[in-house]
Amino acid sequence: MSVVAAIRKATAEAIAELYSQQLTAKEILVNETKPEFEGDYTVVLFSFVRQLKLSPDALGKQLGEHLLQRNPALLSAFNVIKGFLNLTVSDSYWTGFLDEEYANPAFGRGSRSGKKVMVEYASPNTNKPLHLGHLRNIFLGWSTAEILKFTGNDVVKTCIVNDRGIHICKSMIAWKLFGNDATPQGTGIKGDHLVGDYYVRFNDEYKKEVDELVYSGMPEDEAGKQAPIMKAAQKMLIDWEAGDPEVIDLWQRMNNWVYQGFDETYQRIGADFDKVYYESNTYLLGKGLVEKGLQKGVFYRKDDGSVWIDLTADGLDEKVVQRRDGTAVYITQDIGLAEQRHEEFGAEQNIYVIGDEQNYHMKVLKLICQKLGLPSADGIYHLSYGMVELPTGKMKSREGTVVDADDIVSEMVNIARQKTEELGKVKDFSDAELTELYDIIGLGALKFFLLRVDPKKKMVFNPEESIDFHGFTGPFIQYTHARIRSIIRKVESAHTLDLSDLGKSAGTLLPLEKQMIVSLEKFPAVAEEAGAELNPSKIAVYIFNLAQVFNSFYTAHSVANAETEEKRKLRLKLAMLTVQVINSGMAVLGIRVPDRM
RNA sequence: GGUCCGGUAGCUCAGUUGGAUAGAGCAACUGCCUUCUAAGCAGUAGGUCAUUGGUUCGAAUCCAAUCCGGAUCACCA
Repeated sequence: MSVVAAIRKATAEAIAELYSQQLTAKEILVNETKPEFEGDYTVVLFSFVRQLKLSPDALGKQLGEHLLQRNPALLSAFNVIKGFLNLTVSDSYWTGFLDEEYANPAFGRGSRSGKKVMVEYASPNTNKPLHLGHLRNIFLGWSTAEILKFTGNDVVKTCIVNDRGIHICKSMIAWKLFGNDATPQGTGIKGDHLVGDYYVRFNDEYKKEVDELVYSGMPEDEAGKQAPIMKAAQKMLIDWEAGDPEVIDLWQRMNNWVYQGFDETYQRIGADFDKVYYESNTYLLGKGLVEKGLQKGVFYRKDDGSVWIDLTADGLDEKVVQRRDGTAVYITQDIGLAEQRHEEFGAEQNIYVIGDEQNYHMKVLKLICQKLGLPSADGIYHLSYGMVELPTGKMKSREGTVVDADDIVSEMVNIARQKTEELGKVKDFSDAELTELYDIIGLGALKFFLLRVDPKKKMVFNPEESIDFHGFTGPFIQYTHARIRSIIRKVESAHTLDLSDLGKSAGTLLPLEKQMIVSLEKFPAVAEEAGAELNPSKIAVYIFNLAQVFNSFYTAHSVANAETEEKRKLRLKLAMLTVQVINSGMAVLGIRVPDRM
């Protein structure tokens, strides 16, 4: 049990014994004591002052004395200031905690609950390469999945690839017209980039054709429809749906280029999936459900044959679920996929990592599934995240301001190399070790940058300034880790290690020693909270604070040259547990930590 | 226009779900490398928590209105 939970429980018991009032632990507010006051944790008394009919002062005194008397192992002192009961946790409790956990690699990990969770993330289109927005999605989804594993859930990572539709046909047409049989192998261009280049080419040609038509006197919207290249793309989509072997063949060929490119990127950034779905296989799903919905009266058919659902009673609009021509729309596929995945995994919770521009869509999806009575419906959760924007606003492919994923990764790794070389601390590293180190630092900086912000908020990326390596950053934490490893190495080589339980003389904790332990002890609760809220930034912020406290501690107190043997043992254990927590915390963020840098 | 999200230091963000004098990082300024790695530490300065009203012992946090910014409201995905 965490210290806070123990204090809550003890307080509830004390109030029950003293005043015969039954309170749940949740009703008792326990905060960390502000640094300007004496104590470690503070019970806020105002909420029960009224129902107990006591002055805050009298209540605090009675409660404090009772708590101290009944919990001698936990608490050592108290004081009351204006309705705040400040409690000091005994040093021996803290050192006991440290003895128990310093070498426990599973510290913070939740016990396995057996709860099944599915996380769908990444979900790219196959007509262009990944960009910075995808990276936020991928890091967020991957990390959320890992946090959920860490807190005891069984997690399946999935991805739905949008591999069909007009957008890929655009790339295909442009390639056919202007590609001269260019291949990734022949050109040396990564497959996803090559296909993306032809998507851009399509838009250029399209714009040119529209301009010409407008110039010759056609109205603009008509020109948009009549442009030959657009008509060709539309025809291609029809041919694709009809199964034209030549079109299917090209489609497969170009998609495979893209997949190879994506796989390379995924591997580089450490993304992985347990199961990948392709929309070309799922886009017909959900048609049976339309029938079912009509029978149940959830859907209705209009005169022209299209099928609708009326959500106006729920404050939303009317939505099409099947076109006039009988084909499924986007949302219908999603309903079908939700059903299929439920049959496959039977997950209790289905988390969709999708940008916040689809908030409305996801709301509608969940509502329709609920109205259809699908068993997966209540478990649908939209993990909505904000867009990554530039200081000038949104990234626009037309203006060439899209930050490419591969580019930003290699740029970060390059900066890592440059900074490492400037500092010159790892001159004895082999080339392979250096390459690995640059990857660790560069990717660490990028991932931390994207994960440290609350997912639901939009965020700004300034390509001019590049991502920092100082302060609230991945490298700061990695650096702290490397320094701690260095301490441990030094102590190990200079002293015979005595890791027996800490004695009383270690038990008079200096303020920074205590601050370290208090901070470490919070880790399980933080992991739990991050999992419950599906919010990796909680971990990022916590690990940064921990590293910061360690750095202050490190500057003020020596481990290797501690004042006494007992202090050295204490600080060594402190260092060891800090390494554990940094490792675990960064691991669920997908960030590796080096032993030296 | 309807719905939803956001507005906290010059910039980028926290703020433990209503608690004590609102915190970090960057940028600026002052110090600290013969002692475990200075990608660090200590310090200074920087605030009408968008605005106004309300709820109560107590509000950045809850409610209402207003202002500003964004998303969305397709037989696209």
